[in-house]
Amino acid sequence: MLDLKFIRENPKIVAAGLSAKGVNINLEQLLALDAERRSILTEAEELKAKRNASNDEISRCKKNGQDAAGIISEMKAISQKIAVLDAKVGGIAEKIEKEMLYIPNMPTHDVPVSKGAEGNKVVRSWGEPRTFGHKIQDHLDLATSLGWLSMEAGSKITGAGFPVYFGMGARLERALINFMLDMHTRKHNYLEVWPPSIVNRASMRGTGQIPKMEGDMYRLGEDDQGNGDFFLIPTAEVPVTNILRDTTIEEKDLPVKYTAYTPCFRKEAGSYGKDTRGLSRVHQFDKVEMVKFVKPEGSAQELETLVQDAEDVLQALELPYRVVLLGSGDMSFAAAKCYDLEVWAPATKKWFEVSSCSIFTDFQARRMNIRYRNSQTKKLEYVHTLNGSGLALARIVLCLLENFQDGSGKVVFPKALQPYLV
RNA sequence: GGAGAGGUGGCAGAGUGGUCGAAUGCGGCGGUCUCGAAAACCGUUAGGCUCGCAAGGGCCUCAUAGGUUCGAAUCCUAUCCUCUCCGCCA
Repeated sequence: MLDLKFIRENPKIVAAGLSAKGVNINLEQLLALDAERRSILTEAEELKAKRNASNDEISRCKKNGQDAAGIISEMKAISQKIAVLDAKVGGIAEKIEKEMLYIPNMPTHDVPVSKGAEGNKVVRSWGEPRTFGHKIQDHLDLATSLGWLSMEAGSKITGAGFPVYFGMGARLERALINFMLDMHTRKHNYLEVWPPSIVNRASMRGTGQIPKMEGDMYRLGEDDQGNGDFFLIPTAEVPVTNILRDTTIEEKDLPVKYTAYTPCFRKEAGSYGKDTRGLSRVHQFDKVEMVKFVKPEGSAQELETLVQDAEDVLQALELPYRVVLLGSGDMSFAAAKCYDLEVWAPATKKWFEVSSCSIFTDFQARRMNIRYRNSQTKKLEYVHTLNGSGLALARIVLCLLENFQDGSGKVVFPKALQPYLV
């Protein structure tokens, strides 16, 4: 969420940011509502001040045994007037808040402005895309023939896009999760967290998946009041970031760094036919996520180290990858700046996004009310939040299978992973 | 799922209709004392919104949402959450 005061004072900057993100919001109308709200609010508050003064007077009269009937009847009328004005203000405020939830975060200055993915820039790459002297199979054929994976079994028990892993395929999932968690906790100093995979509406709203992307989420339960209903998490970002919702963090405790493994559930309606073969786009997958809460100053650098933490995993897995800075039009709703890590899959002949590392500046923190006391200003200020995949499993499995096959239908996994596969 | 107790400031904990945004203690911050520290003592210490160039005003908030009343932390209703006990259960 943006600061309404910021929008009021910088409508041009906000309009530019909206257009960079490709979002159409009627700012004039929003600001007109805001002005109307404040004007009625002032009127109501003046009456309330009057009422408070009169209440003191009534109290005094009663104590002295004097008659206060005159003032009381006068106050009755004023209270009614206040109720009318309060209702008006409440109605307008509700409209404003609703609209505010649809305003995306502003991109930072170093993000290329673009309509969509065409503005993305490869900022660096690591490793050489592998060449093979033998014929290679794509991950689906390979894993299926090895008996490690069955898309059919998953579609029978659930539906399309729910893989079932067997034997070494299943073990590989478990190995990757342990390997990544070990690296982030031991080498990168994240605190391991094991959160719920089902969250409530407030949590989804906090990180920004809702209201805009509600259609992409699996929802559980019925509700008519907007509460009490639950969602399957699309990413560990949701439960892990919401751990600190409505809290004030001690400045000395920043940065807070969490890492968590969770399954992830995504409906992604409308994505049919696009990169859907095998493990490239599935409705349930596993992921190890990193989440950071940091002070605003220096937060840009925190994104760089976050990306490095994710790159560290790829390098240990010996997977050639490139780092892509997303253009404004390709970034998610809440992100201010985002890097994707893409790994080359030599059989499918595509770069696969296996990590997305973003900084949300104070956008999520404002939605979630996560603050810290700035020792310089002595004020409570919003923290900055960041998160990144470290990494997303189904696609990493895809990339490992396609990169590490030996031509005889076997797979020789990278050294770093082998202790976990014993 | 059933029964009970309870939700007040960073924490603990008073407060049952009228100077209560809230006693007191702890903690935090500033100071006195000290070579320094501890102790002691003194002072200070919620957040949000809004008006104003500013100085400084005003309004709101005692889980949440309604209600009663001239007036609600205090009374009523609903919801949520926490704890204890019972039941069920991997």
